[in-house]
Amino acid sequence: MTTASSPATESTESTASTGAAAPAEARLPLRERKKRRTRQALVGTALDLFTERGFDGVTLDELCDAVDVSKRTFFRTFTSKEDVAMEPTQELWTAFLEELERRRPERGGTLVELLEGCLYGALDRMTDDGWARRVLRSRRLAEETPSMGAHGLAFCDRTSRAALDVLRRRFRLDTAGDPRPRLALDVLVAAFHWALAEWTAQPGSPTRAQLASGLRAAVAAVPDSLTLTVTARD
Amino acid sequence: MTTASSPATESTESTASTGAAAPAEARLPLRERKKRRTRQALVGTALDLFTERGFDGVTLDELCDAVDVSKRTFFRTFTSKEDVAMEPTQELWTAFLEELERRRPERGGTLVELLEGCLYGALDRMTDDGWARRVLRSRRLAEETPSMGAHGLAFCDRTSRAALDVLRRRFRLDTAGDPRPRLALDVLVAAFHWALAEWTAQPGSPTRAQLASGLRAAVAAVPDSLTLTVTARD
DNA sequence: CAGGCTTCTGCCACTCAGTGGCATAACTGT
DNA sequence: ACAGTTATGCCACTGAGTGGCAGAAGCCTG
Repeated sequence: MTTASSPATESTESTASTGAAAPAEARLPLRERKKRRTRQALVGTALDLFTERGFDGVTLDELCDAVDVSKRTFFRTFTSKEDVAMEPTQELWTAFLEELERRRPERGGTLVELLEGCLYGALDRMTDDGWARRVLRSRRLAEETPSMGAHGLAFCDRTSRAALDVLRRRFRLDTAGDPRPRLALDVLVAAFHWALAEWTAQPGSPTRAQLASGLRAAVAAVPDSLTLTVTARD
Repeated sequence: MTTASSPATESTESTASTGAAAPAEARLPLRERKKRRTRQALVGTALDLFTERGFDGVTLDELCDAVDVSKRTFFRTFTSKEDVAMEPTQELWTAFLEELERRRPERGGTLVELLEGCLYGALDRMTDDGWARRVLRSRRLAEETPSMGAHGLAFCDRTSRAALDVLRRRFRLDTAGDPRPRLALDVLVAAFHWALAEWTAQPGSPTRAQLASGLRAAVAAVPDSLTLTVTARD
């Protein structure tokens, strides 16, 4: 009852809800629109409740009847309890894959640059107003909830594999015998994770631009990280 | 009944069981030895059963009474069903952390070299005869079982954080504001994952040495992976 | 080696995530 | 408005993981 909200009445950050607001998705069949609404209501309310009482402090049943949806329906929309809370990040990586599918590389550009570019492109596409806030809450939850962290990493891994597939298909890269494409991708992911962690730790409400520049900095630091020397304390 | 085995009678690859075989762990209090035996029996039988019928095809209850142990005891030994099947890898990374705690770096050596060295050191310590086979089965399971994959990645992430802590403590590295240590570590992990995947895919019974040389090759490929260029197919 | 002390184990009951099946309601196109 | 499709709700069920308590097993003194 606390954070209650029917699929129609969104919980926190809705998609400018009423009127003829939504630009592209407006003319979708009613069924689809409903599905989206429930989906968003679930994500929003889930983040609300989880942030308030912790991931483990909220049962699916509670979430479901806060949104007024049956548990069965929940599992037709998301694959797990973790899944709903990780949606914001997944949105980004899905966009990344689409970007990767479209972009043409600069002549003579490196693979890392290409991938990096795709990620910036994806970031630019997260136009939805509440996205930053959603990611923020999602990440903070992930940091304090092992099972969410694990789910996030697994998703990340799946996405990487998908990306490698695209690289093989579109750019004729050998992703089976040659470790380099995979390494390049993992490096980018590592840099992104670093940037994301920094960004999440920041107080206030960070912006997408800040995240992008953090990523830029991290990627720039990669070559240096390979030659960094160490001396024992002793 | 199939793969049955009491904690005393190991299932597959035991620790040269009887006699005065075990060198260091011999003089442990009986209680500890028993615990170890149950632990190993659980891992062995779990890998047997999971390999045979799939991770999801075996319930914990089945596993538990194959080893003749109560479910309650299982959960005092391992944190989850996934955990027991990932034990072999965890053994390696635990050794890695210990290695990292001990080693002194070469003068002027790079961080990556240090970390790499620790990993070889850890690998060398996996003297237990059946280790390679256990890892192999564990990895193959992980590849076909999402929840195991996720668990493995999460463990890997925790280990990385622990390693960063050591780096900060022992080598006065700034692991908070500077992305480079984390990046170096992630690069090593990425290389290792590649090597492990190759190694796992190989037919027959690969050896630790092969894994080590795969890792060496992957690490060597890193600088190249950063400068790899791409051209669109078109 | 008897005794109490500590620690591990087994059992039981319970919560909660996730699934399958089926009847029903809600949208779809014509 | 009607038939056909598709989402939804409900119900019962499996299986992972936990808490609590009683009793057994290893441990450590004298």
